[in-house]
Amino acid sequence: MERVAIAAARSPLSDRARPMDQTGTIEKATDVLFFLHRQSAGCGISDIGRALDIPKSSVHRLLAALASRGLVEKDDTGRYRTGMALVALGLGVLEREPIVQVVRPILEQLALSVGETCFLVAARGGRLRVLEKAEGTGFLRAAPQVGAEVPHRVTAAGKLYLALDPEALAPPVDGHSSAAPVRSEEVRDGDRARIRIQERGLAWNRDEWIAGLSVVAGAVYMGDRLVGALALALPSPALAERDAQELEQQVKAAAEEASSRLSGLGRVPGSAWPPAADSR
Amino acid sequence: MERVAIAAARSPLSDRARPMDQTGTIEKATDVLFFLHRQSAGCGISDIGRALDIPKSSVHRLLAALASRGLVEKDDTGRYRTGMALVALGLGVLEREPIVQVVRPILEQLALSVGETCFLVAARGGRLRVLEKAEGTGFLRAAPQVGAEVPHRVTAAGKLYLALDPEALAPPVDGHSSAAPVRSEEVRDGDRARIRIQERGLAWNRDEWIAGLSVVAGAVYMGDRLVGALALALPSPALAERDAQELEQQVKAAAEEASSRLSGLGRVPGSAWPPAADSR
DNA sequence: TACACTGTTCCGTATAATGGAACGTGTGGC
DNA sequence: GCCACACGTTCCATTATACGGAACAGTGTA
Repeated sequence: MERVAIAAARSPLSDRARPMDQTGTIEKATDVLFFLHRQSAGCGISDIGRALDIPKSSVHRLLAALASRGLVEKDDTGRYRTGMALVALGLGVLEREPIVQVVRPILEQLALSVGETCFLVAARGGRLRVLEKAEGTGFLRAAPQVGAEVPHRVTAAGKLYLALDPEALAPPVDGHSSAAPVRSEEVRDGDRARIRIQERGLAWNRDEWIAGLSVVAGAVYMGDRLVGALALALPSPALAERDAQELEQQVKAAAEEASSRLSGLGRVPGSAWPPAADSR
Repeated sequence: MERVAIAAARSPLSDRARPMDQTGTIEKATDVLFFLHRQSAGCGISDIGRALDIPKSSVHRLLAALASRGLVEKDDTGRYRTGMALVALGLGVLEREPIVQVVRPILEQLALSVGETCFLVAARGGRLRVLEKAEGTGFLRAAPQVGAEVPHRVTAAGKLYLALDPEALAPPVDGHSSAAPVRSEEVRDGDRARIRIQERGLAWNRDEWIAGLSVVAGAVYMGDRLVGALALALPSPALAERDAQELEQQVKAAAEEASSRLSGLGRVPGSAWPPAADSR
């Protein structure tokens, strides 16, 4: 099954970890986890040690500790891979997101009716992340990875955020230099495009991030707060054969439906409330 | 949205971690992760310290290390919760499972046609885990948690495994006392039931694990190896109003379809192959 | 057979985690 | 309005804990 895999290039966090390698047991252990995550097949201790520049014995100890809690597992050939406990933890994070619960059925319906991949992107800690997806049916289709990070300037969701809630992107640490110096005509063009996005609540990205991939995203609000971008992705040639305006309308309608459902529930939905203080 | 939440009682690994608290940095860090996972809402440092009996300053350090890699996040109120990086890791584990890829569409179709929750259970490291689910449409419906563990003896999937591949359950560590002493008539009854399950490739569980919940599971094979149990769950009263034999037939057909698709592909499917040695 | 390669165990070393105390903050109560 | 309490955070001397080289045992290749 061939797919256009957007954001499949590399794990989003590996880059962040690269420049300043904090030396600590937990950091090393998580580096091992992410390394195993990147490997599509199981991995041996020596491989890990070489790749991460950690002695074999240390890798062995780290893996033993991680395995004792189910974060990694040994398959029958003795190779290590990421463990099922991570599934429970990861799915738990998603289930705790009200937006995902509300938007999931809308995504699925939209994907079904259009036949192309739909997904939800939201800002978390200054970064844009894919929170949920519903894949289309095409042989060639977008297949984003849930949990993956997407860039700001060259994606439909990113443009939406930059136009409607730039504060949500990259707020952590140093607040200085919120905008890099840009040429004056770029500013004017950028402003014009931004205003248009603000007016319509829609943003496009045609081949800007990935050649051959076009995306239109609609703003999802909770009350008056932007809480996500509902995006429809399709191969650019397929877009040429379709009515772009009608696609826009479908995305906009889906985003507005999501907004109205989200604004309906006061704060935290269903099973996630009340807090249910832990017994022990 | 009210649901019968099967296996929602507590995190499957918390129990395992309880009896013998290994003292180590990684173990402590993962304990913090699982504690945050159990909390439905964000959690403060002091809460965690009290619950896990760890000094505040240590908790602070652990959280800082985990947060540096995105495994935990601070929400806007300064409370900690499990982080998006876990989503990527957890989803990665699932995507790496050939069975999940193959069975997912079958689960969804079955759930759609029956209108009740379907899920896939498989043995991993001697334990039975929910690998994937497709929820039904009922107001009262089973809602298992993907990644959660289910018991052996009182579930349909467990009976299937005990009858067809008992070796897959609890092989680790001490191989002694593979069977606890049982009464003779229990043995005879057990044998009779087991033989029936072996013949039919189907197992039932009516109210044995959770009152009001009935499940029928069909065996999924890859070649001649049992690789999972495809289960259909519904409230017991709903079962009384339906044709149990027809449900059996649907589950059996779905399980056989899954088996045939799995046996079709030689070993590892699609994008997970070839291994693609990591660049760095 | 000898080799190169695994994963695993051992143990002396010193690094890195520890936890009590002190600091700065803000939320709720008298 | 103040006080009191609990919070998250920082600091630092102590030592428990993670470290990693070396030796071991099992496996498949030349």
